[in-house]
Amino acid sequence: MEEIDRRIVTLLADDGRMSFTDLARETGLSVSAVHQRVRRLEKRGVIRGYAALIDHDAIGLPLTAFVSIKPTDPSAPDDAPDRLAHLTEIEACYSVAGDESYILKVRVASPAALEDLLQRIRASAAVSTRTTVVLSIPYEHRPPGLAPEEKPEAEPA
Amino acid sequence: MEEIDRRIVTLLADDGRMSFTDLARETGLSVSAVHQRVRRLEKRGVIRGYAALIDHDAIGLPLTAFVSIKPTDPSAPDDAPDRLAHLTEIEACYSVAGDESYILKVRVASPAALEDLLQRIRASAAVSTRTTVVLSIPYEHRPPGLAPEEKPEAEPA
DNA sequence: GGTGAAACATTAGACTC
DNA sequence: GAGTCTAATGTTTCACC
Repeated sequence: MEEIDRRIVTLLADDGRMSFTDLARETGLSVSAVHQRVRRLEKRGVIRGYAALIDHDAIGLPLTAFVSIKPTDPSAPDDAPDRLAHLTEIEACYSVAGDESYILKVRVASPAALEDLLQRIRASAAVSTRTTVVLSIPYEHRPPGLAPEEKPEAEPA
Repeated sequence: MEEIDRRIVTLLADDGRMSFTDLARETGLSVSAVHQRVRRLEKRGVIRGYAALIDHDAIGLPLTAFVSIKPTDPSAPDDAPDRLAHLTEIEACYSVAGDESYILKVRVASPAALEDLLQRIRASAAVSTRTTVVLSIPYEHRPPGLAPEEKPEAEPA
């Protein structure tokens, strides 16, 4: 991916509703050239989608936590992500190296709701949990700082 | 916040570029009524912004990790988030309860880049680090599942 | 708050270089 | 790939409930 695509991605990561007109001005391309590139980036999966960033306090989910999970039976097949997917409080699921197998990021209304969620996680996926409560969020969702150049592989001539 | 606003927030959290026309159809309101509500939600900070969701593999930052940090001198003033803000590899910073004081979510190009970043984190904020490498991401950025009703406080008549 | 309609801006696609 | 052109859509504002 080259310079201009990278610039487009950076701009959209920061403002997902930026118009093609503005993107064109920022990149020095014509509107339709930008339009074409954005569609291509979407099709290739570089841009996976667009989201509004929501204030979780305002929608009644003020409590964020990280829940690390470990299977109670390490020899059982590990399909925890599938088994947990129906729990809408889980915003993200990361498979990790280390003592535990996954880290979940969850958003709930209250400590009581967290307790209830933890029980549903343990029951759904046959796992033990270790929970780290988030006290405040200095920042989140910062756009990727893309380096000016990345040559992951040289093209053999 | 009531029913229709909640629906608008849910729809935009899932597709940040949905048009007002589509939002109007989904909510049963007129286009201008929806427009007004979205502007109000933005102004009140319920919608904090819009972002394109990027495939980090595609932009050359395939390695994600969680870095827990702890001050080397617990009596020093804690301004780690400010001191680390210039490091663009840090996507998010959470203040947490527990043994460590913050969890950082970082995205880098390679193990070598991670090693380098950890050194810069330690040097910038006078902290020790504990790093958990992410192996894969079953899911991430799922939209908040908003309950049909939330009455955080009853209105005294 | 809500509506409908007019003025304006953006987007999508066909076509050319 | 990028540019221009144009028809179709989408956005914004405003006067009126």
